[in-house]
Amino acid sequence: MTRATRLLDLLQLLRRHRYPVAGAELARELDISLRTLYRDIAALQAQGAHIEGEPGVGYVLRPGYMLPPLMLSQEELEALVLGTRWVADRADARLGEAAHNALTKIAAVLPKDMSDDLESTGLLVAPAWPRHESAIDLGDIRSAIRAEQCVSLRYTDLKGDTTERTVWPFALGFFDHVRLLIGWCELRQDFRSFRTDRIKSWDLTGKRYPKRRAALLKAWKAHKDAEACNWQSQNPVLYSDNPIRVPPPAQS
Amino acid sequence: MTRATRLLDLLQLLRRHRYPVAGAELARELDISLRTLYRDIAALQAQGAHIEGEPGVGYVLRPGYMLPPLMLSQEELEALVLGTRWVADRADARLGEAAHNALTKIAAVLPKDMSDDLESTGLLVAPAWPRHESAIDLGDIRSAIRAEQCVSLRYTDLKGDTTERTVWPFALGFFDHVRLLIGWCELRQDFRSFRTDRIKSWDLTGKRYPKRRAALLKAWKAHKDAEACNWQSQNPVLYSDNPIRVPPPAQS
DNA sequence: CGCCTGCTGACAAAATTTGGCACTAGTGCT
DNA sequence: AGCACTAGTGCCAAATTTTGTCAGCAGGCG
Repeated sequence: MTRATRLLDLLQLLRRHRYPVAGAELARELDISLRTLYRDIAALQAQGAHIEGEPGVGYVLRPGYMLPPLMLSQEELEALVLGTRWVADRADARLGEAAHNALTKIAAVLPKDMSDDLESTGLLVAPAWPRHESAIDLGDIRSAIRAEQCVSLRYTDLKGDTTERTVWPFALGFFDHVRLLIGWCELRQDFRSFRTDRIKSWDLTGKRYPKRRAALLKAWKAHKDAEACNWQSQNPVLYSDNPIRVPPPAQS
Repeated sequence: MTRATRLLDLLQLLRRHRYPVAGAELARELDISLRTLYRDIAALQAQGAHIEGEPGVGYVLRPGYMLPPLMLSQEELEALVLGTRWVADRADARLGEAAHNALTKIAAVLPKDMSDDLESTGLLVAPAWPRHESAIDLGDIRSAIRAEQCVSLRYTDLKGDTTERTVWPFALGFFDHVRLLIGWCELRQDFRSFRTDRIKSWDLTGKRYPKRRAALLKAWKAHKDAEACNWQSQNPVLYSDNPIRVPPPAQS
């Protein structure tokens, strides 16, 4: 790779990380020596990029340096289309529509020859497996999450017991067969996941919960990691009970 | 002046002129030889700049090298984030990276307060199931699809027989455990799907296939519908042989 | 045709880029 | 204070890129 293109790549790399990145890591990603990386950073700074480097911390790109080109590559466009197709097929209807709308808006500001290929992108998503449908509207749940609102749930757990609890919802997990509402449960004083198809009903309490969504998300991830039963380990128990049978291929 | 900075200057120069400029003049302004200018132009084009040059006229930078400001709703942004997360986790690495890059580029042209929520979006994708990894680089396959290039495959089918065939690839299907390359097989004179993990090797033949990708895709869909064994019915035979065992949840 | 332009290939000289090494220095954690 | 981690600089020889020149091809236009 030539230096000229690498500088642009470096800029994009910095843009992508919203938190400080160590030079060593950037060097690894670009496949250059650390020494060269320092030189590249200096070159970008000399051209006006606002890159801040602190010893012991790493580099951050302060927003505002947009002179360099900013256009989606063919591959990036394909990636967006594929992601949108998945959302349209596997997430809830409202979100799927939102994904389509977003893509349309993006296409509208793209050069014509690029937006032409949107439809014919040859990347396909396997159709959804049969799913436990939720009785409730996930769009509203998402609104509650966004607004950091406490909700009260009437929930039937795996044993069939129905309880009513107040929950601070901060995430929604999309699995193959079910969706999980993840939140802090005031009843249990702990993080809990709720299968959306088992939520019988829910209400906004009107109260805002006293933490930031991002903080809860972070705490939850740390909690899961500590438990060694984390999101990454994808404990099947969370969603594989009551298995759904795969119907035979349609024959008509 | 170093070449890296000069390329940006050249871009800026082109942006300023709204009417065709002769290469000779650009070369004079940048104080380089004409030959070098041609090389610089080529370098920029290789990076995606839409510079048009016509003999007897000059160069024009077609608009579209920069993303104009864009407005997305909160929900649309969330949908894009969710889709990107899925692509990053479930598609191949290069595509995942492209998805991330696309998202940050879009975020860069969004109103500031909006792009802040990117990281903390509370929509999560279930982690990937164990997968049959492909030995081949799917990024290159995607390039071939994009360019409508014939490829020759060495493929080991489900029975273990290895064959060599020329295929017109037009789509890539992402399933939970496998990816399928979908194309027209010259050997069988029919549409065929190839599990990418069973493709031992492949080569570009250099030939372009005589149909449009979009047309093949459409014909294939119709064909599948007619067969009543279509994509929608997701015939498990296509990908569920040689099942992958789900590992027990990590316990350490 | 001549004249303007874009564009490519080859080649050798010139300039830049690169990686490794040694060294300084700031930050944060224990 | 000690330690681990990080940014940043100077130096140098080797590797690589960049550059100009020259030569030639192609396409539009008068």
